[in-house]
Amino acid sequence: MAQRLYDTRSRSKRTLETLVDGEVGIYVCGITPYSPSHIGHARQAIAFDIIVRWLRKSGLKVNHITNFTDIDDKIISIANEENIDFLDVANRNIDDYFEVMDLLNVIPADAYPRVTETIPGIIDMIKNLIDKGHAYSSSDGVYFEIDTAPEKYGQLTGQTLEMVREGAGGRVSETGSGKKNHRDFALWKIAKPGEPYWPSPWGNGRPGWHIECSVMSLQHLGEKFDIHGGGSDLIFPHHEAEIFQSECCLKHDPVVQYWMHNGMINVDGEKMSKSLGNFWTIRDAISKIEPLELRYSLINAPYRQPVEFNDTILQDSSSHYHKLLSAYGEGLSKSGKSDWNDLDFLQTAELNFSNGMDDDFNTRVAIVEIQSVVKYLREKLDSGSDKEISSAVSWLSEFAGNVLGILPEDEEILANIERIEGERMRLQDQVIDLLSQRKIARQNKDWGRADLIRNQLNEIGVIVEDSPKGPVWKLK
RNA sequence: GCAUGGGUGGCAGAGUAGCUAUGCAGCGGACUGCAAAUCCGCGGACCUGGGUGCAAAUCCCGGCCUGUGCUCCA
Repeated sequence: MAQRLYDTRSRSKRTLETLVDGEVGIYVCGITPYSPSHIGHARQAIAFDIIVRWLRKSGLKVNHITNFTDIDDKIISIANEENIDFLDVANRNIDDYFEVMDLLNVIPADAYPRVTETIPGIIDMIKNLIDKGHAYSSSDGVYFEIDTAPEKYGQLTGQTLEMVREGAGGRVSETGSGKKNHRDFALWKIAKPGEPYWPSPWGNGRPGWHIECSVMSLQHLGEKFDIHGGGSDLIFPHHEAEIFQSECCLKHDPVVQYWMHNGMINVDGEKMSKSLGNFWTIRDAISKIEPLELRYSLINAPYRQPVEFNDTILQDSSSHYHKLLSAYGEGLSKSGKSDWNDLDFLQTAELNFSNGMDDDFNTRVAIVEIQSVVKYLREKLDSGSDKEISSAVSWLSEFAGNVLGILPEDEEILANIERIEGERMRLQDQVIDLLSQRKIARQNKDWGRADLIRNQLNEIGVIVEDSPKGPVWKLK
């Protein structure tokens, strides 16, 4: 089955046909590092991480670029408040980003270009746009003139320039800037006193918000490239602006073949935002749950849908995540791994999984298959062969582990099991002694004493479960 | 107002024409002194009004509700 993906521009699912056979270039708008990363960043990074993993698994050579917009008004304002250099603000948040993304098992992009390292290219593109008559210089900066390319308006949002003009009313005069038209947007902003700046033909200043992505995608992926991704809140104005800049500069239409946008995170039905106070940083979240549980919960809905984030959701994903992990760990330590291709059940599961992922990366469908294989594995752990167990483990390792990225490394899982085993050995004599005392109490129907002993065991970290075959104990 | 998504069981959330979604929660059962774990089973949904079809949650039209964007935002 061919890969299909939803393209924002055409508002439909399209079959992926790459510009170069067997290769795909993907540029994903990254963060503006003015604060520690929040779970919206995590959702985006994880969504595109899985998209990239799947494209690679499908045999494509993927070149994945994600940028940092490491200079902007908020960064400057925070730097001023703290009386430090703006780059210190950006760098500490970028460091934070890399740390949490690593915890979330996000495979790094192939390159992370930054605005502050792209200034010459940005100046070149602005010059080019001025030369071609699409931009003009004014008292406070350089602006892109939208009226020079009205046909490019609204390609992603569906709005036409006329609609916006009508809605704009008399606001043009209220802009108070050197813009000719209020819809024009800044390519270069002249620095105010105290602001960081780079020299340019138009005066000392810094890039406008949108131009950097046009330049960095050009530098890393070329004049035309396959996929451009980002959060759905970037569709307007950021990605619309990129279309103006790139297409007017490069004279290709389209520059971007497919636009992909991930949905936002909702908390109690509303978009997560600082102003509403329903804001979670990634570190907030992973102080309460494990990073991979968070990852799991963020792919519970397909990437384009808004995803709910609340305690119930977390409990739900936490529950299944631990079922997955314990079945996998048990199977791995018991039987290892082996090829699954000769087992019909697992072949069917693979087919369903792949069909789901090929259909616009539907991780929800993929998770249903994971759940069904976990169920299968648990059944086989009870009454199956080594071959069936190792095959199921192998299957999960590939699809839950390598593709969805929701399993820790095998070494880590085995080390953890070993650690628990060690702990069991240490407690063994004590536990056996207490359990035999409890057995006697139970035989005498002295439930009070039996429960007392169970509580004692609980205090040393041991949970007793009375199975039909006798008591089973495990560590908390 | 304009644009663009969405309205599925207690919750989350697939599914775009005919076949049990799935998970969590709930209920019943096995097991059990109780608890826990595991397993088995059960119930319960397709916003509303029309239309097309042998057949619609699924397609078409209207209505209502709702998210998001139209300013910085993943």
